[in-house]
Amino acid sequence: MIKITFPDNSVREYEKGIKALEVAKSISEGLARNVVGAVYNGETIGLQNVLNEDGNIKFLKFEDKEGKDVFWHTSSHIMANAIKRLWPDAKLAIGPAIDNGFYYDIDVEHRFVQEDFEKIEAEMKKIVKEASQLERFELPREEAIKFMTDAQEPYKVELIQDLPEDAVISFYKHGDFVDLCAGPHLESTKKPKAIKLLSIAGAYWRGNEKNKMLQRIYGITFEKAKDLEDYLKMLEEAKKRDHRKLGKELELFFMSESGPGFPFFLPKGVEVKNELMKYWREVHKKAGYVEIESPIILNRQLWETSGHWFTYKENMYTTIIDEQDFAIKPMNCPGGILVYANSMHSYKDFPLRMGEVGRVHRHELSGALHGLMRVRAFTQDDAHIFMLPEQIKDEIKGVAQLIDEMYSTFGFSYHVELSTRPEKFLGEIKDWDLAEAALQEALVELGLDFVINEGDGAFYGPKIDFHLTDCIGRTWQCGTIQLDYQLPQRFELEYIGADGQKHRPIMIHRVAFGSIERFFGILIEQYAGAFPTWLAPVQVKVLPISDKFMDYAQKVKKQLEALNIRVELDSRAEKIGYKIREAQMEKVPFMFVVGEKEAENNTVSVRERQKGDLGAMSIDEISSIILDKIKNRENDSPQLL
RNA sequence: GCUAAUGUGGCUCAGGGGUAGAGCAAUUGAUUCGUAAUCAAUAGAUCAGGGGUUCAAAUCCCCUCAUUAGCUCCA
Repeated sequence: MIKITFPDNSVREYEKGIKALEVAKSISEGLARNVVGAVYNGETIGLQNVLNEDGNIKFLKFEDKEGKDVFWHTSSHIMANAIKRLWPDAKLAIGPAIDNGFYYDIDVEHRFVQEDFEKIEAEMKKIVKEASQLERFELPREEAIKFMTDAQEPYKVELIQDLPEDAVISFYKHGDFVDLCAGPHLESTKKPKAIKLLSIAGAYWRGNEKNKMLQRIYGITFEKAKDLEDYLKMLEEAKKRDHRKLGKELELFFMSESGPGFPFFLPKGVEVKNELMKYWREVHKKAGYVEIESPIILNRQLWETSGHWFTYKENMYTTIIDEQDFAIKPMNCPGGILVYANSMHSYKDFPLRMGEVGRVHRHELSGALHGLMRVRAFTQDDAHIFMLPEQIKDEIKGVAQLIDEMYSTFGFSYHVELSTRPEKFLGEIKDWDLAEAALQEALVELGLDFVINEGDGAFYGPKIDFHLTDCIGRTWQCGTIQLDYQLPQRFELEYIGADGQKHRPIMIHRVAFGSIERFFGILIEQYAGAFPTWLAPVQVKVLPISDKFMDYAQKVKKQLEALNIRVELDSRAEKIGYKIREAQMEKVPFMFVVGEKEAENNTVSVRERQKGDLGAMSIDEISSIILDKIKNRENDSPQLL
């Protein structure tokens, strides 16, 4: 129910959903120009920000997320209030709600440490107890600036100054605290009773690294203590899936101080990677790709032609060979282009899909490194597609479909972003419009949901990004499809058209996994290390009851090996319970227990990692089940999110 | 790169100015066992690296490196 108070003090109630549109309509017709609040989920929230400055409806959505946003936004005000009480010289910057909680950026002499959290939390609890009403008021621009100047809030003054001329400048006040804010807010400070400050970090004012670094405090609040407890427990659980932890425990990969950002892969990790690449080649071959390889190190002249030497140099590892500058490739495109340019092409060959599994090196900032997700050397499952302008849409569709097919194989859900022309761009606007329309149409025709990132495209072309989520909800860009108008021109690429004349091809640059390393990291977290059988580094572990049955166990192992099943034999003189426990912790999909019974009947007692004991089966029977799972790449991980 | 925190045997962690401690793993021996931990013994660390303060530094201070959480950047 949405309760709207009208200027004549009459109150009308509306249903959620379709009725909300009526509310919107009455507001836009001026009936409720000065609406003060709406009730959502039993909580009164402000409605002012549903109006544009011109009185038109901008935003009217009554979903849970908004309820949470309001709750956490008010919480951020409470935190700022508490900090101002404890450190009166603190200057406030911005403090929004985020997906999981809220933060506030603060400029203050005092260096916050973890021990301060308790103090701040205690002060916040006092403010909650005070249960002050949140009151909204507006000020004309000049007065607002003066107000904030007097309050010694230089960041707020800057924010006001940057608002459009005709913007409504609103403030929210509760108790002894006032903040420049568009709202909306809770009615009172009494609700966020369960409070937890989570972390402290530096953040540049306005996100610009040239600006001063402020202190950002993250927190989360709930109405009930139980909800907070559950949330913290959930975070704790999520951390157990962390690919860095599992990578070590399951002996998949490791990082060494000898090569920060350069991962080492252990035999088991390589098994998984190889299986991924086998799948990749199969799918790409079917989709009409050819595969090439280009060198890791290429000379300066090439990188100058591509533009990287000037625009990307600080990220490139360079070296000198025979008194000439060379660079280790940070991207595969120039190499791929040399392959294209190596021979003449006809329009009849298009679209020409040229894949390359290429290892690239980029000198990322040390602080940006993150397990396998952000490394300095990684392998892109790259491809460059050369085509005619009229082939763009279908080709994009094909690639998006391919990526969707691949992600579905892993049971992943993902979200798609379409990034459009940035302020600085190369080429003609009409080409950009054409390309953006083609990208968008392709996505719409495929029925994929996507969000548009206005102006976030690369300077050489618009792009579609595919994002996957890690164990604690951070999203990572994996697949991407980028149109590139720049490189074909820089390298003067050509093809012979139907008219016998030379033309410039359209080029797209795309990756499906993105980076094999990052994808592997996501994979580990999504499966919590329990890979589906087809990917599992060890698919079957043979566990003899005692040494007496070692010969039979060996025989079973050989039989499985002959079928290309990845099998290990636990030949230690341990009890069966111990061996099972270990195999279980290694997340091996199948355990074959063999003892006297099995050796006599030529069977194995099958134990599946999730379902437990499946009873005795002949080796033929169980291996055909396993081979089927492998062949179909069945998604039998018990851990999928 | 920036802000903050952290760095102790292979792993997880305790200790926090008086010459290093646990559990797991490892090794050896015994046990030959029926579905998530058999028993015993042994070995393993100049406490990230370097410098300083001190009679004495893993512990306090400084620098460097790495890691973690963010920011910035990005696959």
